[in-house]
Amino acid sequence: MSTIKTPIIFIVGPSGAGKSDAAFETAQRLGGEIVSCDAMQVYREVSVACDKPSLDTRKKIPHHMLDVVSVTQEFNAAVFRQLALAAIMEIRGRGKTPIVCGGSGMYMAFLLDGIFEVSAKDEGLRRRLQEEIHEQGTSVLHGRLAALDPAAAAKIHPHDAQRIVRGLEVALTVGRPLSEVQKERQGLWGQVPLRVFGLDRPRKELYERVEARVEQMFEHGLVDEVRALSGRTLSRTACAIIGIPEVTGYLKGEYDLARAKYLMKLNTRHYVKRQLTWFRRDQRVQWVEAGTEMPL
RNA sequence: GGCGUGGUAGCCAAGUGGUAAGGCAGUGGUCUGCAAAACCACUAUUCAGCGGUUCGAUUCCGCUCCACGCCU
Repeated sequence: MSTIKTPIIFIVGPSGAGKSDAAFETAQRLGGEIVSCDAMQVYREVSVACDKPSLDTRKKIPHHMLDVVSVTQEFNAAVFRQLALAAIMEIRGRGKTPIVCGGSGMYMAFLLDGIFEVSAKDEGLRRRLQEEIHEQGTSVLHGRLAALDPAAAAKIHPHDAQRIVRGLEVALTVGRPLSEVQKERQGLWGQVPLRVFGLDRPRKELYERVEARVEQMFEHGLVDEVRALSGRTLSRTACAIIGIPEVTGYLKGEYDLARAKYLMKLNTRHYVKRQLTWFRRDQRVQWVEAGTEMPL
């Protein structure tokens, strides 16, 4: 299958750096196709809030991993990995260059490093653990994890309910330490030729761009988009899209439009900051100042 | 002009004669099936300014400046 030497190009980085434009240009230059690496653009019914590429853009260059599920469905990094991997391989199979573009750090990591297959998500067990956390507190459950998998517990803060639950879920279903199981992963890194570019620009600029984009979203019908969702039961993951809770609060009359915008800008800035710490620590990322051409 | 109240970090704000709570913002970080999530850490040599009382003042007194309110 891989007699084709087409490298895979990754373009990652914080929101507002200009990844989409860079990916589009790169795709045109190399005759490539874009694979979105974004945890929220997968939702069919949301476009404005997650800054999805325009239909016009999508007509010119094929985009994958957009609109793959409904907002009523849960989504996660493992599902993403499976679908995105299939798309990447399919594109390479046709002799074209896959350009993976997006700001979801963990999704990128799952593609690059793989995951361990032994412990899938277990809804029932997870719900039970969450109840226990609610009743007994995080520290008690953290203690239980420490007994089952000391190495994993040592790395998880006793307040971090989310990770304690997952740690316990793995420990109880696999019966082997997470640290050991993690060695069995196999991802794209080291298997196929690929380059990882991180797009960056000064923090102040990033914040300015992202805040201007929030204003634009309102001009482009964000409120209507969110209103259209109001009758439906959104999955927990879809609820996290920046813009949905903020605008919903406004629609319910909890605060005014200015407040909704303020909250969206604030949450986006926080998000940008977290993206930066994620990508900064990955030594494989080759940083490129926004505006300059990809050093292919 | 007179009287009153108040001036504590970028913002909100507690506070005491004994050496500055907390929240927000900001910054740094963690991250392996919710990740646009969750979690952690750091952040005022200084309390409008100048004098005074005191062993010691952000806290008490005086004056100045500023803000707000009321009166004229």
